[in-house]
Amino acid sequence: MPAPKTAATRRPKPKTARKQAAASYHHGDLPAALRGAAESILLARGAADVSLREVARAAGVSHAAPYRHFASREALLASLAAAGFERLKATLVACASRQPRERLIRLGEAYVGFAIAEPAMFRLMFGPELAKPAFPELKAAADQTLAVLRDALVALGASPPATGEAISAWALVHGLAELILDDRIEEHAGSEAPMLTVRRAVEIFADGLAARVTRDAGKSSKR
Amino acid sequence: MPAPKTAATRRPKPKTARKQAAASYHHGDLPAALRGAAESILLARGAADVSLREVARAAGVSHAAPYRHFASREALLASLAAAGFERLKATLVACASRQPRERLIRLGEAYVGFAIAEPAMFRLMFGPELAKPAFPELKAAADQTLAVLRDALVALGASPPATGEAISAWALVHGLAELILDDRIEEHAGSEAPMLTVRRAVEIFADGLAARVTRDAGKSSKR
DNA sequence: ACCTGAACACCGTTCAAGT
DNA sequence: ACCTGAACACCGTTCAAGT
Repeated sequence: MPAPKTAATRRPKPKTARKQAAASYHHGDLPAALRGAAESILLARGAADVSLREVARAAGVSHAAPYRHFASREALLASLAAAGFERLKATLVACASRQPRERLIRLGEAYVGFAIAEPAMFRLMFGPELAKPAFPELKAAADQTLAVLRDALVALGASPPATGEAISAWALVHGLAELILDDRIEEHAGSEAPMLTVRRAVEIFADGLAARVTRDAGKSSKR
Repeated sequence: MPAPKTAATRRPKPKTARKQAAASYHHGDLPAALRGAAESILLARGAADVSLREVARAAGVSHAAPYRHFASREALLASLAAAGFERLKATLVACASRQPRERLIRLGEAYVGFAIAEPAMFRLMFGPELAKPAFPELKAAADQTLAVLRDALVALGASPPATGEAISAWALVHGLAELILDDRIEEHAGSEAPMLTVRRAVEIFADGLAARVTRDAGKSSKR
């Protein structure tokens, strides 16, 4: 007796949307149900534990059914990652501040905060489990992250398009997020909260950028 | 007919060490043979494709034999990652320069260079496939990376122990390495070589650190 | 002490067949 | 149009049994 285990675990929308999609997904939204089941496994146990067969069981369909809607296990995960990028972008866009320097710090904190709030999702979005060249949507979504950072850096005085500076700033906060998720910071930072480490790191970077801007301005006005 | 495929692919040490370990590993070094087979699959096809059964086939033993020497598939991968950290550490320690600033840049380039030279290994070392809390040796190895960077930063004028600065510098170069491996830099940096991006990023960071050092010195001397 | 063979409980993916 | 069931070729891990 194999026992379906998780099959009876989820019962969403107990009252809404029950035209004729009661016990069969024949007219229900199977793609959404599969994404939902996959995401709940992702958040609870990580990307490696998301199997198409378990997802199908959780959605109450046969293990072959997902292939009507997703080309592969990887395609389903890519669909989750794309949604994750959307959420990350929304979080970053919402970071406003009158002082450009403070805005950059807030952006860094928001980026790292997203990674801390959803570590499995963050790792899926940036980790090696997804062969990203096959999913151009993911690259496009990541580019929007870069665009937000670039705007913030131009506001800080970097000369447009400021792509190099934006990449560096992105690398800094991305690296901080990775190191924090790997628990490589708390041990070393003493009792200092991770977000304070982020703030200090971005401050150093902003100072360096300011020094560069001042120097370039001096150079161009003296010559 | 399943065909052993990779079983006949590798034939190392054709002349040395053939006391009595010719066709049977009974007296050979099976752990080393397993590590070797696993590493060659890792480099060629990534960590996800390293299966214990294929590794066993490549080493010419039954699929249960590896369990005499490694507790699990993950333990074998952790053993590879530990070796990778050793190589990374050796690379960093070899980065010397009379100017502290140039040394920090060299360290960053070496770190990113390691990631570019061995992307699958780098991702294994820092990615989510290994549950690192279970392998303290990996954390210890990573700490040595931090120690090298901290020394370089103290030489640059950061006040000892300079842990916060070291973490920030680590995050910066680590993030650059990750973004480069994900091809998120070449598209944006134009024709600029990745290493030039690294140099510029570390320069900005070093400038910010210098500004901070100067400011702190001024504050303590004026009060 | 070290390795094998069979067994168990899983996978991803494909495909004919059902409704 | 959408889903099922059986099938194929794999996995990791365990364990009695062999030498």
